[in-house]
Amino acid sequence: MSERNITADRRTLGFLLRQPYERLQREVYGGLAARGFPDIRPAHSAVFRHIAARGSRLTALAEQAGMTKQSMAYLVEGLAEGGYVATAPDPQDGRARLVKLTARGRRVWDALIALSAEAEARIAARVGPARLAELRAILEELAEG
Amino acid sequence: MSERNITADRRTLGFLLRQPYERLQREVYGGLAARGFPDIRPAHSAVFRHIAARGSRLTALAEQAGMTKQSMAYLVEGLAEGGYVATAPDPQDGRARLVKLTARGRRVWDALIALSAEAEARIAARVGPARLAELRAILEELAEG
DNA sequence: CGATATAGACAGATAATCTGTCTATCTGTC
DNA sequence: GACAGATAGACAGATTATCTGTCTATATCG
Repeated sequence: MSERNITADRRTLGFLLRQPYERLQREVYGGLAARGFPDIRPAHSAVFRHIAARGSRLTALAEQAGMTKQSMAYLVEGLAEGGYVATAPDPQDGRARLVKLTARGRRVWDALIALSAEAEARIAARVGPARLAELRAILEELAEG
Repeated sequence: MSERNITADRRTLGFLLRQPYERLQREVYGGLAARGFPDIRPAHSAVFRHIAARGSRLTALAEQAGMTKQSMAYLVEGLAEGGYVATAPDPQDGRARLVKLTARGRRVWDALIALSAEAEARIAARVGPARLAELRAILEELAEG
């Protein structure tokens, strides 16, 4: 390895992807804390991203987020304690409970969208909207393959 | 929020960045496991990325990785148990110890570089080298600002 | 020499995941 | 209608990756 380290010649793509990702997260979840939701953490996005307006089953949320039911149950439990979601029995299936956003949860959902858009607008301001659109296009392309 | 969820209209940039990042990580650390290093986890990259050939201080590694000394000590401890790094007193400073890659650690370092390059080559094969270069360029630009 | 800063070890906490096991409930087949 | 097997999700416990706070040893500066 001589005198070099991994990042000396050329940063790995993983490194380059992680940096803006973590910055976005800091901005969005910092903003959420500033808006009065300090107990919402990045992991909770797994819930907010997929939850349906009528309520979602724990199992469905876990599957959509690509994690175990147990892990999702842990996240939902935290959100329920904070009053962001409430669970109710599923009238269609006695085994299941439906997890649904409360009014407070919907405010977080709105804030998440607004803060994401703001963070993205800041990037557009820095590198130009064309450059950002290009980035989006390549990442969408990558997501498909 | 009507019938939609966050990802319905337009995926957040954070979501788009996370996907390829996690895929890369799976590929690289899966490949590392296949090459006989199953105990090297993504978090260990914080050590491999910055460690100097002559050895690095724990404090320096922690600072470069942007984490606490305690967290870095935990990572280094795991690597030392696996025989990837060894620590020795710093002759220049009696308080300090130098963390250095062993021969086995250098093999991991080499594998990390090779696997990262391979993963990147697979992306180039999928979207074209020009597209990948564009992605890199935008991400480098983002990293500066 | 003494004050202060630094290196890093130790103790303990927390977040975010996992596996494994268990009960309740549903559904399809005989 | 009963029973077998699948599914929903709760409970127990473990692991990984981080943190804060405190402590000792050593260095350095005035």
